[in-house]
Amino acid sequence: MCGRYAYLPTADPTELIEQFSIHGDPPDVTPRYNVAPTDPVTVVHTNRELQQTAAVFRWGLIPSWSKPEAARRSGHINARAETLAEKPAFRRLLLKRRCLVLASGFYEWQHGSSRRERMPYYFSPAADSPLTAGGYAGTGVVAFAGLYDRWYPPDGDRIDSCTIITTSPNGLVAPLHDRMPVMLAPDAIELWLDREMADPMLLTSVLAPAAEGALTTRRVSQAVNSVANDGPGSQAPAEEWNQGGLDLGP
DNA sequence: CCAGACGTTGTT
DNA sequence: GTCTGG
DNA sequence: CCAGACGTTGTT
DNA sequence: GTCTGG
Repeated sequence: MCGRYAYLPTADPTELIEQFSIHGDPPDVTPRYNVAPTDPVTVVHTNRELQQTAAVFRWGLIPSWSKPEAARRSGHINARAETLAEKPAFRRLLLKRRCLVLASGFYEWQHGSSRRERMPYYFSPAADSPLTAGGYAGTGVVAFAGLYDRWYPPDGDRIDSCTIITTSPNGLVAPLHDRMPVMLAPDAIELWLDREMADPMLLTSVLAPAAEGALTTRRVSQAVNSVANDGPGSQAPAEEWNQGGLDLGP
C-alpha cells in the first residue's frame, strides 16, 4: 500500500516542468521527507484547456457526493487498481479525473512484535530506472498514478483531493507488503493524463507494478514513523535519516 | 421505484 | 454520481 | 501509514 | 481493541 511517501525535487523546477509537460504556474518544490494522509500534495492534472497543470490537492479522496461529517475524515488514501473500473466510488473518476501524484519514493514498515519494532524502509528509483527514462533521473521525482475529485462544503471553498492507486508488489517490495503504489513509466503518463481517453481496459493496462530493478531500498530512521517529523530540517539528522541496515536486495 | 452505500490496509 | 438491495 | 487517544462525575 | 488526526 502507500500510506506515507517523500517528495524531494531539486530546487530548480525547470526540468520538472519539462518532465511532466507542465503549463502555467511551476510546481511547488518544497522538500517533503514525510508526506502523510490529509497533507497537501503536489499533483499534475489536465485542465479544461487540455493543458497539464501543477496543483496542490489534499491527500485522501473526498468524493464529490460526501456528506460534511464524512469529509472531515482522512478519506480514501488508496484505490485498488484491480477493481477501479467496477467500484462505484471510483469508476467515474477513472474515466474523468485522473492525475499524477508527484513523489520521490515511498515508505513501507517491517513489523516486529512491538511498536518499537516498526522499521521503516524507503523505496525509490534505482540508477537507470525505467521510471526516470528520458534523462529525468536528476529531478528526483516520479509519478504515482492518482485519481481526484472536487468537494463543495455547504459554506466555504472547494476542496480538491486525491487518492493513490495501488497494485501488487514487485519482488523488492513483496517481502514488506502485499501492495505498492502504481508508479507510471514515462510512456504511460501521456495516456493517463489524456482527457479524451475513456477506455477502462487501456487505462487499467498501465497500472502495473514497477519493473524489477526499477527501485532500490534502504532502511531509514524511525523518525519517519511520526508525521511530526518531516525530515532533516525538522528533527531527524540527515545521517540518521539515511542510516543503513538490512539488505533487502533481490 | 427509493434508500443507502460507496474504501484500503493489516492482523488474527 | 452510480450501483445494490429491498 | 503510524501515533496517540480513548471518559464521566462532582468538586475545587 | 479501535478510532482519530496528521
